[in-house]
Amino acid sequence: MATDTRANLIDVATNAFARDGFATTSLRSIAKEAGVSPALVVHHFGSREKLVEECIVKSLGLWVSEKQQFVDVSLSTSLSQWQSSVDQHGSKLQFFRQVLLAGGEPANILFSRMVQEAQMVIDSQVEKGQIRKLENRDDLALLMTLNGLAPLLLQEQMASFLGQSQEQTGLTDRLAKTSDEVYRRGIYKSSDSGSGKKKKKKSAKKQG
Amino acid sequence: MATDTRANLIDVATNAFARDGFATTSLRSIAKEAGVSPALVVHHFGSREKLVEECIVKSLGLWVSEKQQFVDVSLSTSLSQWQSSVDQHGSKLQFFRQVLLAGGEPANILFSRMVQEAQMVIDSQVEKGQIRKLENRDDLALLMTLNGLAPLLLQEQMASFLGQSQEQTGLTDRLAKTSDEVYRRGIYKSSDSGSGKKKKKKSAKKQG
DNA sequence: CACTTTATTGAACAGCTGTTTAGTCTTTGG
DNA sequence: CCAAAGACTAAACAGCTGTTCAATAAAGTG
Repeated sequence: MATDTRANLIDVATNAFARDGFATTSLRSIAKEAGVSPALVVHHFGSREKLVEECIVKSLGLWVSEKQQFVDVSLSTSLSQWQSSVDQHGSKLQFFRQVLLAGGEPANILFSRMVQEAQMVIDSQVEKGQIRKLENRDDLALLMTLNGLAPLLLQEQMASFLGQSQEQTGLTDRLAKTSDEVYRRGIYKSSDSGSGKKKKKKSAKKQG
Repeated sequence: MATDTRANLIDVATNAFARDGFATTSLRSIAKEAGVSPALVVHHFGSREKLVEECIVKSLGLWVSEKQQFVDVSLSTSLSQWQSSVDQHGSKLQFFRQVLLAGGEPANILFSRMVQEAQMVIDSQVEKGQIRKLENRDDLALLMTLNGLAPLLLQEQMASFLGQSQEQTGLTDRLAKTSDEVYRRGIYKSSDSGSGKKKKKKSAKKQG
């Protein structure tokens, strides 16, 4: 049946893209992995680019239907669940990672959705009284999305750094603890916590 | 003179890599941009890969000698200076961005150095009493490096998101303010700030 | 049954890639 | 001054890429 081949091609391609990235994964390698001729995939999708689009569209649809599972990753709050999330639906996460790394419109769309999800989560938590009222919730959502995506994008470098410097036993928990501590109490000494609008740039500049 | 050509080639290549990334920048395009034949660059460097290595090594050397200028970017504290830093030595920053995005050993080395710098900065600030004593300064350094690199890696997506959703007037300042607020006071309501070791996972899980 | 559509393929094409070769020109050093 | 060394190039090579074409087999469809 034709639908089987088509669906299988999308599946194989998505996994290959998630594993090796979009730029380095050739149409021929996908065809080879799927056990068909290169001409067949262009017959089904029109071009390599169209195949890429279909894979992304399908995954973005998946994002919508299963977003609760993914939202965690886009929020630093759940850095504790990052490792387990990666293990759980690793392939999907890796695909989204490659989408972001590749850039372009798909990455913009995905990022935009993540920030919007973060906004909703923040609203929900503010409503429950778990997060204090903030001056600008949109900026916070953007910040948390950025911070939440960092360990996903830099997972290789993190692994390398932790592998050579120290034992990473319980790293995930420790990192989560640190992250939570920052989000709960901050790190600066609250010497000028009352004045509020004071300049703090010195703390970053004066280090030489 | 030969040295001129060699140095010029490294210069042109570094800019091209910073602009378009390593994967998509061909040896031929570099030669064309430099106004020489493709064979000349392989004559000077042995291979394209060697040229890439030289560009990275030279930039990593630059990192060492001018690290004070770059450290800011690897710390969320100075998210306020992110935009100005990008404008200031944009090309160098873009090159480091591409190194991180490309992955591999160079990215690991660069990342490792950034975390080490963050550790030193944290120590310095703790010594000055600007940052309170933390349980695990290594984890904090890693966390701050990750968070600090996110806006650099996701600059395109950020720009796209902000461009279409709202006016980004004073965004940098607002984001910095938000970031500082988080780092100074946290975002969670300090209901259980005394107990300390309590579970906090619920805040991330219970949102459906 | 014939006829059309569809699935599938091997072969070929043009365009890109990094690299090699043979050759010319220019500089340097004894 | 002449020979050796180095800078530099045009052309070709092999390997990859996405895509096209012609052909074959299968599946619907009237």
